[in-house]
Amino acid sequence: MEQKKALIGMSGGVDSSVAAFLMARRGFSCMGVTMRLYDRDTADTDISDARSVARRLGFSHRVMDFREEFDRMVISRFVSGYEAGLTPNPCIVCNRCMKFGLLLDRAKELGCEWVVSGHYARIRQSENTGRYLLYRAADPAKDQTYFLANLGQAQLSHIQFPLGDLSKEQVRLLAAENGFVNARKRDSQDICFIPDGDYGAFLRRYTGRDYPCGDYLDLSGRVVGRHQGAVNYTLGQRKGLGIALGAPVYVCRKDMQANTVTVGPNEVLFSRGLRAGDWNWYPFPALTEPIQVTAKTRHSRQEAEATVIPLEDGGAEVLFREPQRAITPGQAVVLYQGDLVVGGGTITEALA
RNA sequence: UGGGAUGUCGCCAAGCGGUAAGGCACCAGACUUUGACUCUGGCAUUCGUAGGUUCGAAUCCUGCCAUCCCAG
Repeated sequence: MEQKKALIGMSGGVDSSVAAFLMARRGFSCMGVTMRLYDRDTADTDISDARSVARRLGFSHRVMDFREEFDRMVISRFVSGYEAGLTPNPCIVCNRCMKFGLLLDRAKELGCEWVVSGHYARIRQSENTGRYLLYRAADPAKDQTYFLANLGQAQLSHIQFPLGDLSKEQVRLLAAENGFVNARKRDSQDICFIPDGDYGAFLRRYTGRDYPCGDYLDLSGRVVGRHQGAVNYTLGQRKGLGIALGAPVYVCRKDMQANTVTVGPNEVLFSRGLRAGDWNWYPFPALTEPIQVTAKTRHSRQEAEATVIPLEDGGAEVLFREPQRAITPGQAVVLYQGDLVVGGGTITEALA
């Protein structure tokens, strides 16, 4: 039988390195690819780390330059999202368009059946429907399904996540056992193309625009201070507002037209539901009737019980049993039934 | 210019003779492959200022300065 070929997306980190190791051990013919997505200082280190691991495992490694595409599909969307008053989630777009979009296309061109990454999630094919289903990772602390809820069947059917059954400890152990240079490398975090975490400064640099200061309003519309540009704030944010009103206040509303940011107490941030679009469903092609799920509106938080109701326009409403805090347009809502990822969408509005 | 009031950390604010609470903000960590939330830690040798009384004052007395209010 011919050996199946797999393209391993290697970031230079531990996870993708161990994913590569596992695929090689399973007998796949592997090739490592590091995507060059944007200009940064550590690019050379990451590439050489990935190359070192690939060499150690005995397969080829190459770099693919996707800077132009990454800029167009991820960064510019991120920027325009913020300018439109949303709080975009670039990681989800990157997974859909880059890692399992562009890279998957290249894999096929190179004769690879599989694209492999170091994500913590599991894929299984349904015996009943034949559909490819996404499941939570075995290690709940590392589960990354929130960022993977927008992959279509055509994508999922060619993806392998070898780390889905492992814990982070096991992964690091495997990396150490194999003498990988990055066995102790720090986990990635923050938006990759904004290493210092200052996305406001990034927006200014990227667009060359100045986002003018404006008024902070309280819930009654009174001016209570000056903000540094509405683009710098997201719903539910407390830190960095720079105003002392005696009690903590959080961003409750943004009006990009008026350039105002409304602040108020934590309690007013809760809403019973949301409306979302741009849906992707795993167990079925489209939602046709209400379903019970657990849902989360942000990563690293326990999901909450909810009912999902399909809308005429292809969108859906998610109604929570308990009100949820700071539901934010632009962010993803991801639905679960047990360990199964039912689907995910992009929040368009919070319902009162 | 008369009369009154107030001046304690960036903001608010305890203290009322015994050697500077607290909240907010801010900073630093932790958490986190998004933005956030959260958690932990830090944050006035000094109380508008200059003197005085006292063993000892932010707290009492006096001058000055500043701000606010009412009269003009």
